[in-house]
Amino acid sequence: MAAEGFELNAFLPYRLNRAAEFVAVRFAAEYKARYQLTRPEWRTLAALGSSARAMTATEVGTHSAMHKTKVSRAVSALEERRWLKRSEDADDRRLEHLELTKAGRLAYGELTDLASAYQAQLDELIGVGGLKALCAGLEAIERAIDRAEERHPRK
Amino acid sequence: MAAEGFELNAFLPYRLNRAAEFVAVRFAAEYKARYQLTRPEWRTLAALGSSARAMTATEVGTHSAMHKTKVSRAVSALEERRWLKRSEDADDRRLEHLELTKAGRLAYGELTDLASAYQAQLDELIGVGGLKALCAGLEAIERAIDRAEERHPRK
DNA sequence: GCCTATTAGTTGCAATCGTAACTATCGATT
DNA sequence: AATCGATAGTTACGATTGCAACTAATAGGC
Repeated sequence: MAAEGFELNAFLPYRLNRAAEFVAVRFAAEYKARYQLTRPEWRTLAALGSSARAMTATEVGTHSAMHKTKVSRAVSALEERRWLKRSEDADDRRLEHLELTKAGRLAYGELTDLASAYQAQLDELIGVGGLKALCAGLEAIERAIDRAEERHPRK
Repeated sequence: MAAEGFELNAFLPYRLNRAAEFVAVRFAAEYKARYQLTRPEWRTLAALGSSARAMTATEVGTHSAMHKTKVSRAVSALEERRWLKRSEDADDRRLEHLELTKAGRLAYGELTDLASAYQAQLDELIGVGGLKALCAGLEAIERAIDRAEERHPRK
């Protein structure tokens, strides 16, 4: 019955969540104060801004691990700000291709400046060794996610 | 201006959140279906169950990186289930010491069995190498968090 | 001993979220 | 070409959240 040897500190969901929440909260406070951006909005902007080509809402959701309703509302909000434009696919009219406008790319540039500065703080806090290990580990998870995504495409 | 070289894939908050969300969602579905537990409730139960001694609500919040109102409501819910009992501190009556009841420890035992099984799946998915790296990286972050916590005690 | 600042925890309320149901479209089968 | 199932995205609505304000208690001047 009770797994006596269970170590919460070795349980990834708990640990990852704690770490993610910790680093996210402070950064969120920054862009919220300066741009009135919500977290899903920033994450959507980031996904689109970092992509060389237009993405669909579903792709944004997969890339950022956000629920599709979150993405949908974030897209609407960004569109109202005129940071993003939609265009429908010629072949499949269910799809919409999402792209940043000029204003959107400008905002993304400013936000990434903030992000870089924040990342630099984190780098210093965590140290080079830890950071390297973390990146390697995250890459392993990301590969695993991609593989899992392929097989069990999620709801 | 725009940090042209910005790599979203090297930006910790985004990456960690994505990974955390991915691994958390599936596990949450399990304990939600079987125990009608919410995420904050499971996290609070986990924090208390893994601790050798009683904790205060604030400590639970720090340990799990949850907002204090989340903790407060989770504690109430667990108390109503009689999985947790509060006792006030003799010296400082603002504090309440939180402990699992016998029923709570039993539930924790069952939940950790689920957790172990899930962790085993993750282990396999991620691979030994990735897992080791991830743990090392998370440890580095956790140390950094503790240090930061000491200096800037958070709201 | 008082006044003020701080801390632990709770709660009202507006904002946000996720589930489920919905619309619209496409693909496959017959 | 009609039907069925699957997929992209939206939305209504109840549940959950977080901010700000609150109560209660402690701690630190003075």
